[in-house]
Amino acid sequence: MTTLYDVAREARVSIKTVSRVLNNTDKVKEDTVKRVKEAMSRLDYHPNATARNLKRRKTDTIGFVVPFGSRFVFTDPGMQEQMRGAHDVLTKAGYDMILTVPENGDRFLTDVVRLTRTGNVDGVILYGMAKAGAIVREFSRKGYRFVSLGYSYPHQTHNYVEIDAEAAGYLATRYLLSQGRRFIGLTQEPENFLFLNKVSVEVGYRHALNEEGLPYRSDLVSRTDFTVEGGYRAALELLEQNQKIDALICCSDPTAFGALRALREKGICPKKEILLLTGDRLPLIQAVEPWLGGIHNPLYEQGRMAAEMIIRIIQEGKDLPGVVLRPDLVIT
Amino acid sequence: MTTLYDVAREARVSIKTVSRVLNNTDKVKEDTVKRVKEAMSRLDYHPNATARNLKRRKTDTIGFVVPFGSRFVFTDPGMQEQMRGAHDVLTKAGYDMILTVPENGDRFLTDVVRLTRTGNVDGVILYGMAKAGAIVREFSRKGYRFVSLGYSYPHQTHNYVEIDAEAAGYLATRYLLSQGRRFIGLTQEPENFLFLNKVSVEVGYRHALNEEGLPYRSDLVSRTDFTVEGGYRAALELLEQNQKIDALICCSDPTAFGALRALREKGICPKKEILLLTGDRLPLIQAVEPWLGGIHNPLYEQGRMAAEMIIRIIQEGKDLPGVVLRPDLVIT
DNA sequence: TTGTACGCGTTATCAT
DNA sequence: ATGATAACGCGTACAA
Repeated sequence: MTTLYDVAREARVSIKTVSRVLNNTDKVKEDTVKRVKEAMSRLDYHPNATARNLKRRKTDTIGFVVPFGSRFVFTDPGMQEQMRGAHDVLTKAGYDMILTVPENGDRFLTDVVRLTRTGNVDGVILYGMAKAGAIVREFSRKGYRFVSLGYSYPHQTHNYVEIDAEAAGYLATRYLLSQGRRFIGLTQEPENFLFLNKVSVEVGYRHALNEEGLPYRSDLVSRTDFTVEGGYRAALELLEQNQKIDALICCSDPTAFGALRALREKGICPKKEILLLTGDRLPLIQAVEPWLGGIHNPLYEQGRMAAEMIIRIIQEGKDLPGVVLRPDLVIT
Repeated sequence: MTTLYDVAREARVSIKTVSRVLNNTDKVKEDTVKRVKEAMSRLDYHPNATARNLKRRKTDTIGFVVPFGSRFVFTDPGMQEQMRGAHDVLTKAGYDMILTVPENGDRFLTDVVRLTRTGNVDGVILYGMAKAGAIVREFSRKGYRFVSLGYSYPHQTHNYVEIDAEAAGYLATRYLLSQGRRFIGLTQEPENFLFLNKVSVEVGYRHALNEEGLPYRSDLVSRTDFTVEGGYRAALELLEQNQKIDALICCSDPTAFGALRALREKGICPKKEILLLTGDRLPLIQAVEPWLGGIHNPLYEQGRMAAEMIIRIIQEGKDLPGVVLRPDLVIT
């Protein structure tokens, strides 16, 4: 491996001068610059990032840590969109992204600690969830940098990017009511994805029903994970529980894929007898079922903004106020 | 930040002793170990990874670099499976994974160079493609460590994990022939995903037709990218080109999703009039269309083995012979 | 069993 | 405009 010293010797200057032309931080004579650059390319010199990191006390690397296990994370279109958003911003800003997908909440803590405390990364983006609460508060005390996707603890005011799930539920329900639907089914988010059930789609759903003077019926609401299989089961369950059901709001795209499968198996048209709305309306389901309307949750933007936020937090050295993104309804 | 020195002072030993209990490399008296460990937790000490990396001349980090852009990579189920396989192995082995998704072949080169030459990572997993050829040969000369997913240059004998696409084409075609189909459509892989068209599904497809004494008909073959939209267009094109078409082999799951959409729009049953086979049969399409048979390409295993291979290459300090995985046919 | 002293390859402070 | 030299925090040859 060739080092600064090799280049310095070759160019007959000091290592400081080489360092100067490398980071063009000070003025260096035109002529010297040329000699140094030639020496660098002659020796095929590449600066060592680790030594640089040690000296600068930063790594230009951000950790993206999400629990729930790789099977889910690498399969769920929503997670992918968040990762994609974060990746694009980080890459453009010159950061590397370390992706870590612990199998569960306990590993989550260990992994986050390992990445941050050892100085492996300058900061982390992590999923907002109760388990993260403790760690995140400690981070704030000790000055480790983080941004959470959603809330990590009650009354969190800083360092998060959230999507307004309540608005999503409200928008979807309002639309279905406006279409004359009166028995609107709802598949809810999985519990471990929520923090204290504060910002559930169900709240918006109830709100809209209320405005219309319609009662909330528990036999029209089912909880599911964000998987196709879960959506399938939830839809079958709701169909059985309430025969009058004439609309269905799905909490994610995979859920909608599952619900579609259930309806089709039963010979029910997902646009007529039951008016189906999907949950995130990301590229895949848009391409496969272009006719299907639903809530568009800006998951790409969430990842993007989380990345922008962590970068700013690192650069400015202080926490930043949280942000809430608005979903919108897309009807085709 | 607390360092070895702080701990050493607190425990009234030398830094070498602290280092010893940290990596438990030498014998240390029971009593001393305890004192040191207490000091560490009292001072909330966490060893600095960067300094450690600098001294050990490795980072325990692997780069996963795939061109084609984030829009594709974070959306395509096949890429996800490869990433998932690699992630699982790397994580378990104590490596971090840096994910980098350049927009195109040129950025690809820059990114790979940046990661490796600067010592940011101990090795890279990268997509096998013509563009990678030059870089990979240089790596071999200079001792940088890599594994490619597929071939990176002709006659590559080492450091790759490939899937036998020819076998996939052969298996699928044979099956369809055995079901009495005679006009079998094929959507081929996109050109930039192949290296010199050497191991295309088309080769196996031709082979199987040949065995049956059937002619190869170019109006039954269409090239497409790995997207839903591409599959949709390809299917429509083939339906138009050859009215007798009675089977269709898709080169990926998104392609199959697209083809399904096309068939359904035309009122054609994808099991009867046209016998459809999907391309990878990964978890998502399995869940959404469980009745749909196809080739199962072991993409998770490919990612897994690539990770295992790069780890061994690093540890053993020498290149390893390439591996070819076999796909298999799954009929439901 | 424990400690001293040096080196890893940079950046940065002070001179000149 | 340039250079000598000290850090950064850890591992380790060598000494005790």
